[in-house]
Order: sequence, then structure tokens, then C-alpha cells
Amino acid sequence: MRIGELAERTGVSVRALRYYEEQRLLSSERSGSGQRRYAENAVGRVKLIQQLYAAGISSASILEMLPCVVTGVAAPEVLAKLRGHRSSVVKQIEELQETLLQLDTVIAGATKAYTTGVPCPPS
Amino acid sequence: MRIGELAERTGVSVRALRYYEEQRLLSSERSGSGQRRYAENAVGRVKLIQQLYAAGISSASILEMLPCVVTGVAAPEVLAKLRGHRSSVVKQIEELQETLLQLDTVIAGATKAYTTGVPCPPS
DNA sequence: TAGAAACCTGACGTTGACGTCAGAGGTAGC
DNA sequence: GCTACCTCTGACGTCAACGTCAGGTTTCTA
Repeated sequence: MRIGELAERTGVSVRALRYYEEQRLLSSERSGSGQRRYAENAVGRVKLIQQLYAAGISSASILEMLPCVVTGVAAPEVLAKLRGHRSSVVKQIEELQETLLQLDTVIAGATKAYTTGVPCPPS
Repeated sequence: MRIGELAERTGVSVRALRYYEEQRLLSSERSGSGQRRYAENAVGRVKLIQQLYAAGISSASILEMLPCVVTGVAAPEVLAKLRGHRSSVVKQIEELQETLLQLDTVIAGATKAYTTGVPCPPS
């Protein structure tokens, strides 16, 4: 498929896809005239990249770990980094869950205060 | 307390604290000579700010929601935004959990492949 | 009462993941 | 074969959350 279709199917901009290629996170065949052609599995690849970005992992780290996602083999040092990222993700989840509790408290308190017209006691 | 102590106690840089004040997320008294003096509860405030930043919430949004964290009262439109952020946080958590599964799969597969010397089949 | 350490206000620099624009060539439907 | 849309390669712009440096003042400690 061409870049526009891949963009549409992944919800990622054309610019971003070119950027991924620039960072060597995503590869493409080229047509005779130089246009990018992507295989079907590029969709999954792009979604994986987005997921890792969302976990706060940088291009460089993603570049490092992508080969082992594909091949399933990782050198010990890469494996160590993977574990490091894993624990970072765990920590992020924990922090977000704490934030969620905070938000819930605020929302609950604010809702109640608004409906009763009585402000909550200061914390 | 002075800014250096607050920085140390919160693990946030002095520059960041000044930035928070610039964004009106954090306030301080000033000594006669113009130095910032913080009350004890500033520690909690800074940690809350950090938490919201970690949830991907911008300064502007934090500024909007901070008063209702303090007063416990929120106008309906602010409340709607709070709920929006809440669901965004929920979504982030879900995505991170998915990422965690991916990482676990890769780590497990790569560890096995490395110990057995046999690469995993391509996905 | 030194002098080191902390603090002040600008103000410019940084970084990553793109956005956007220009100018030129490619492609598909009619 | 016309036309509207898609794609190409540069290359500069953006934005948020600070980092960093300069040049000066304040506060603590010996």
C-alpha cells in the first residue's frame, strides 16, 4: 500500500511515517518512481511503534528493541534495557493509577459540592 | 522554606519550581529582599503538579483544575474537563498495560531464544 | 566580616516528534 | 490526455518543560 493508506489505517500522519523511516523504525520498498510501498504488516509495526512512544520510550531505544521483537532474540544488554523499560512502564501505570484516584476524589468532591452548594473542607 | 529546600524535598529542580510559578501553578510569599518562601503544603502541591504532568496534562489544564482541588468546588464545564482527563488517564493505563504485555512477550521469548539459541518464529 | 553558597531576574538554548510549506514529479479516473 | 489528488525531498517552524548562563543580590557560616 502507499503511504496515504498506511497513514489512514493507522491513524498516524504521513509526516510521522516518513519520520519513522528516517529514524529507521519503519522500512518500505520503493516503486520505480521512488514512492514508498508498504507491506500489510506495516500496520502492526506502526501501531507497535506508537505504543512504545506512548510508553515514553525514545526513538533510539525503540530502534534498539525492534529487531528483537521481530527476531525474538536479544543480546543480554538489550534484554537488560527491555527489563528496564518494563519496570518503567510498571511505574508509570502505578503513578497513573494514583493520579486516577486523585482525580476521582476531586471529581466526587466537586460534584457533591456543586450539587449541595457547600464547598469541601480544605485539605 | 526556601526554594532550594522545596526542590530537594520534592525532587524537582529549582528552575522547574520557578517555571511552575510562572505558569501560576504554584505561589509563594516573598521575603523583604524578594526571595521566595513556601509553606509546608507546597510540597504536596508540587507533587500533585508532577503527577498531573506525568498524566500528560498540560500547564493550562492543570491551572484550570487546581483551584477545584483546593476548594473542592468546580463549575460544570471544568468538571466536564476533569472527567475528560479522567478517561484519558484510564485510556493511558489500558494502553500501557497492553504495552506491558507486549514487552513481557518479547522478554520471555527473547530470554528463551537466547538460552536455547533458537530464534522465535517470525510473527 | 569575609567568602562561600543560595537566591534573584532575564534571556537564550535544548530536545523530540512531528507540522508545514515550497517546488517538482507521479498516479488514477474519466 | 486532462485534471485532481497523491507523493517526493529538503528545510525551516513549533511547542512544552525545563536547562543553562550571565550578572547581580542575599543569606549563612566560620
